[in-house]
Amino acid sequence: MKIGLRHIRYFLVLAEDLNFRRASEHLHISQPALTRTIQHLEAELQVTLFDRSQNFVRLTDAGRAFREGGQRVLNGMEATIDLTRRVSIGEAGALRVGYTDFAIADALPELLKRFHQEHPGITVRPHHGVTATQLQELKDDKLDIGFVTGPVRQPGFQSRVVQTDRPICIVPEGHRLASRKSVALADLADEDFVHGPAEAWAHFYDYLFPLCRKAGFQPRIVQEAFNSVGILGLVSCGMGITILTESIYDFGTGGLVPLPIRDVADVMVTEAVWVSENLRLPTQHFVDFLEHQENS
Amino acid sequence: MKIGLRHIRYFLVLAEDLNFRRASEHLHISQPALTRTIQHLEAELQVTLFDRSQNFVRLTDAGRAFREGGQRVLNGMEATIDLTRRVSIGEAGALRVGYTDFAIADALPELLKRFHQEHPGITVRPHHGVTATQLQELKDDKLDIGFVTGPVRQPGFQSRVVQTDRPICIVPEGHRLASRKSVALADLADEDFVHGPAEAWAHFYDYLFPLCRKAGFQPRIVQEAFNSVGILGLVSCGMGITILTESIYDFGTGGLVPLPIRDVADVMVTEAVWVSENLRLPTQHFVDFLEHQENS
DNA sequence: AGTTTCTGATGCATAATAGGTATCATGAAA
DNA sequence: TTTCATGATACCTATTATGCATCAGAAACT
Repeated sequence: MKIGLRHIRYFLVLAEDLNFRRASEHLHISQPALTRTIQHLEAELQVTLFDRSQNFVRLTDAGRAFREGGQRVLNGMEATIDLTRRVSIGEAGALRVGYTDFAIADALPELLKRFHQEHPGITVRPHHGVTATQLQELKDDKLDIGFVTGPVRQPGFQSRVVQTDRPICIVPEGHRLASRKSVALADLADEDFVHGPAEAWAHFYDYLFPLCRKAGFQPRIVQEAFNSVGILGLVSCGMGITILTESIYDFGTGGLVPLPIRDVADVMVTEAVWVSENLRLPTQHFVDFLEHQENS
Repeated sequence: MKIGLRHIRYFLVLAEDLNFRRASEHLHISQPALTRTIQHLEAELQVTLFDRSQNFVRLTDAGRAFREGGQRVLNGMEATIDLTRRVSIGEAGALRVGYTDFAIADALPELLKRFHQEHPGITVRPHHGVTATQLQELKDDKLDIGFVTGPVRQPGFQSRVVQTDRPICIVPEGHRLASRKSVALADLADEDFVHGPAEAWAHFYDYLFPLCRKAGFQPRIVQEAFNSVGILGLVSCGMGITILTESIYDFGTGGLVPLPIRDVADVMVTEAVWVSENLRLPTQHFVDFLEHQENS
């Protein structure tokens, strides 16, 4: 014979009532059924849980220990069933969200905050990563939603623009352009540029380089930093200038001058991306959530 | 139908193997039995736990949630059974120990430390209280062992001496007796005394007053403090002198002078006390432990 | 003192549940 | 195509839980 949850349920009611007949009524079973269930439980444990006589029933020390543990087990069981059900209908669960420096600097925090308000049971797990990494992780089912530099037009993905940024030129204090109110892209043709590594920042370059080509030059990149914070650091050291977005610039630590670029109309888009099929429920909820964000 | 531990056990093995046949072999049941148990579990939860096809079986998100919770429930069950068994044989449990200021100041800490080494599963719960309180709590089964000022000779109790203290006289610095090396009891006949309230300290008075009477005086108590720390505080303020034990004096905060009393041979005993019958197992263990302490 | 009325325990028959064997349907590999 | 492995189903059996009737002992009332 094996101890089951039934034994615990019966035991706990009896431990409460300390009376076999009343407990059996609360359990909607007959008194002999309760008596024997408790006997089986005690036999299996090889422990006397109740001191009984015709006049009184009371817990032994071991019975008290079993009551505490049994209560915990039952609570845990109930919580597990509830959680499982809520996960199955998408009320609970985890959502793995990838983000770039550009996304985390602007739209993402507010978006995740609102999502959490609408779906408090879903835990958001943020994963930092550049666009290419995120797209691969989406394919490998390591990620549910990516926030990447767009536009993404690969088959198998769906996406939605969540953020648009105008590029700005960032120069160190004392730079020859630092006193300007704005610059034209062609003004930067002869400058040294600081940027991220080519592979990781490919999607940003896809946006930036065509603009420069139209302006008649190819940026000369003299320094590569690991991320946007590093880029800003190198710029403020006077290693060169860079082109980033306003939101990223806000993370700079000083010693920097932002310059609008007046002849660039194209914006850099950040998109939420997800794989087209077999969405997990939390992902589906997030996609639905994104849809009705268009009003705001 | 109700979910039982059986369902969880089967589920967890299947979640491990992800193969009905192999899992059924590990469980020493037939494959159809496992199939149906999982079906029942899913039906009861109204949740699909496994994606199945002829080629693969894999957990759903809900299945993963259930696996975590189920594992916790099973672990909790096992721990509960184990603890209950250990409580029933006295390997685990709680021991409610009462103590006086005199006991805690000397023998008790070392004694409890050794007891804990011999019975690591038993949790000692200390309760401070004067002798009379402890004896009442022992009767009411609020306490398992009391450490009280003896001798205790009431029926229904058993006791064992664990500590003997010689009384010392404590006077404030600058007192007329402060420069003595020792005093005789009769020297104190005309002093003001500071002591604890009569009801609570009855057992200490039972020891002290007869000694004074033999020396030809009745102590004049001018101040009552709540406990021994308070007594020492009032003495150091110059409110009077007191008679306590050396171990208690060590807790004083300074400004005090201890004086041996040279003509008192009787010691004040502190005893461990317990009720004579129906000892709980941890109590029995402690009593046995006390017995073989006599060597030390 | 006798009777009623509680208590928990037990014997026996029945109902509910779990399990085993044989077999089916389906998809992948040979 | 055949073979093999998978999980699902049908049918019967074994195990376990339950209810009913009843017992035995103690307490409370008459």
